[in-house]
Amino acid sequence: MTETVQRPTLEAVAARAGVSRATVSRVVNGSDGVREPLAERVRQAVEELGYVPNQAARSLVTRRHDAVAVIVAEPETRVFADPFFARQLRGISKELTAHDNQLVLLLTEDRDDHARVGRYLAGGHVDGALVFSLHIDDPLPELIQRAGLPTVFGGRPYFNGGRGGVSYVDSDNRGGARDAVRHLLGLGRRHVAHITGALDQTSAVDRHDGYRDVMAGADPGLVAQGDFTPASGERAMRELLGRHPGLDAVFAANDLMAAGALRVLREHGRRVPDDVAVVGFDDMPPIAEQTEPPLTTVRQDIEEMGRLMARLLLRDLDGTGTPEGTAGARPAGLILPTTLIRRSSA
Amino acid sequence: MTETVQRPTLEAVAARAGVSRATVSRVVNGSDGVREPLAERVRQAVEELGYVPNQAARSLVTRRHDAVAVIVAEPETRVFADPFFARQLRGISKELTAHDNQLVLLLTEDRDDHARVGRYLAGGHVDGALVFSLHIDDPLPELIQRAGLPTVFGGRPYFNGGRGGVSYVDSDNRGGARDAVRHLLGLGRRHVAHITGALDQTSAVDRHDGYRDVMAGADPGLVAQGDFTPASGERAMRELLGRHPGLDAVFAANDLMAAGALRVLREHGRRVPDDVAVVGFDDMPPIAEQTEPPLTTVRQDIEEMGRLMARLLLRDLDGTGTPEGTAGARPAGLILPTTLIRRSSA
DNA sequence: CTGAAAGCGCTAACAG
DNA sequence: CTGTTAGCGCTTTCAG
Repeated sequence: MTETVQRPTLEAVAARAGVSRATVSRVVNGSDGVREPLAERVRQAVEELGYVPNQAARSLVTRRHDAVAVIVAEPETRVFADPFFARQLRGISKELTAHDNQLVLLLTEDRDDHARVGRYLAGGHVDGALVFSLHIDDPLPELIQRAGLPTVFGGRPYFNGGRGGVSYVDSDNRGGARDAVRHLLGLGRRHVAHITGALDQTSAVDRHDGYRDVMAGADPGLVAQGDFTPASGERAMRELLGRHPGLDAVFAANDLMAAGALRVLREHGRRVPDDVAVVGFDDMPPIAEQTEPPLTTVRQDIEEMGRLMARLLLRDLDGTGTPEGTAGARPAGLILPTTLIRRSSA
Repeated sequence: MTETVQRPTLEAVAARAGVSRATVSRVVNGSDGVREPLAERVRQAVEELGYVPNQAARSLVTRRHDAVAVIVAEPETRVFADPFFARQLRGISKELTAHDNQLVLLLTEDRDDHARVGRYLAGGHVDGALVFSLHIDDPLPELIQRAGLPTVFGGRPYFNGGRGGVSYVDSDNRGGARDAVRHLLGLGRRHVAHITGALDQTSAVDRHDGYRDVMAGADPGLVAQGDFTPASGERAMRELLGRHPGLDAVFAANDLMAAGALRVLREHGRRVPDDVAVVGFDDMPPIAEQTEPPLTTVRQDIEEMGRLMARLLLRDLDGTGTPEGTAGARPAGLILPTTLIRRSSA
């Protein structure tokens, strides 16, 4: 039987350097107050022994974990059909590792998982949580908030959490939608329709609001409801064409639906952008560039969003332990700008 | 200043239940050997106090973490352009949480990150690692393997790790490719071309090999090199058309490239599938169904792949601590079957 | 500025 | 079957 490799402990390093454990600890943790001759000797011993601190032991006393949970609720929808998730995660990961924090990923499937997540969060394994609250009726966000762990949401959550509100980072969905519609108007289009996303997500609601900001007073029949899937985009487009054969522009709440709309438009012999101009939202890499014609769309910097979420949380954690639940003192929502990307569809 | 909520300890539960800490520990950990009257009293105390064990303290003594690292090397390529990553992660997550293990995600960007990952792994924060080794020259896999942590790879790694080889899970890339080409042949096509993926990834190599298995002796000019991106698919298709104007079928190593090929074919006035039949690989959700015409492709069960990776690793970990490095005694590679999905392009 | 000592909360022998 | 007793490896007062 192979002898398990015994990892060196603080004790071992101390012995080798001829100092006490306390001194080694100080050097390892960068707390000043160890004079140069000694410090160097310790560093050498650490090097020679290949010493790596035992996190468990450290956490036990510091009550810090240098780890944050990333919780993604995914009722089988979008999340896994598109590459957003990965982008966001990358942004988060970069920021976290830059600050020596670990990323613990919690994916929730159904309601049963909520209990598990709640327990995990309450279990004090992580210092904070980053949460993607996708649906309006999702009980998870509130549940987490109540767990008393510093939390930052991705996307504006539906509830605002009382005192001071919750921290979140979101794209400027409303502003982006306004830009899209104005662009269409600027092209001289008069009958601009809108295909909404799933209205139980704030992103869809906000994009719809943006459309209405610009199209105040327009025929409500110019709006058809979708749910962010390509199929719903096709369905909505047919509906719209039925009600308003004369429409000359469509703003879809995401690229997937815009792609569906494009197909239906072609099917009905409408030329894009000549007869009908189309604008999407997201600038989803493999989609927007590959449609026929390539899609004009509203881009959001999804990776930056992740990065900011992490930064916000880390700042919260740094604050010498803001007594849990007092997070509201800080500016709560961070809204990232969007950019209109012009391709050929509008 | 809000008093930090003091989480109850084993001690507290013991006191409340009027038993010793050891007894509580036994009940909490499900080790039998506590008679019913007592056990129930303990459970109640746990409930009343809302006791949750402190993982750090537990790990300190058990040397177990019930956590595994998932390491994804992504030199800015595919990984984040497609939804695979998320799928795989979901499979892993499901299996892991079913066994009460946490998922620590490590994303590596460049070589600098390797050191960090190495340190983390050596730091003994996790019990094992799941690694996606994407590129042939990636030093990471070997580095990890040497860290002596039980490891399972996603996708056949390029090196085989010596004694007994490494554990990995992969799709039957070669078999899937053979099926694709045979399908084309079965359609009566005679001049079947192939667009390869990035040949520094084993998946691309294996698909290419599968093509050659069936097309042994075919004109090498029927093969054009791509790199899994849509642009490379277009380029390769042009090349192919230039060299072999008479080709009547194309097997592309992934759907993204197939989509690119489709566009070039249309541009050149070739009808699909009438003039040229096209088959892709992956069955990437938003792509394969949305192309014009919808793509016939080889599907791999990516989520299952993730699940199996986790299962394999967990089995390794359960083995009452297989002395690190002895993992080779087990069957090393697990190959998942693929399915040909027929749509309209072939 | 450095060392000694006291735990952090839990599990795992070992007794009883 | 249950309780007692040692630590796991580290940080952190508190003395010196």
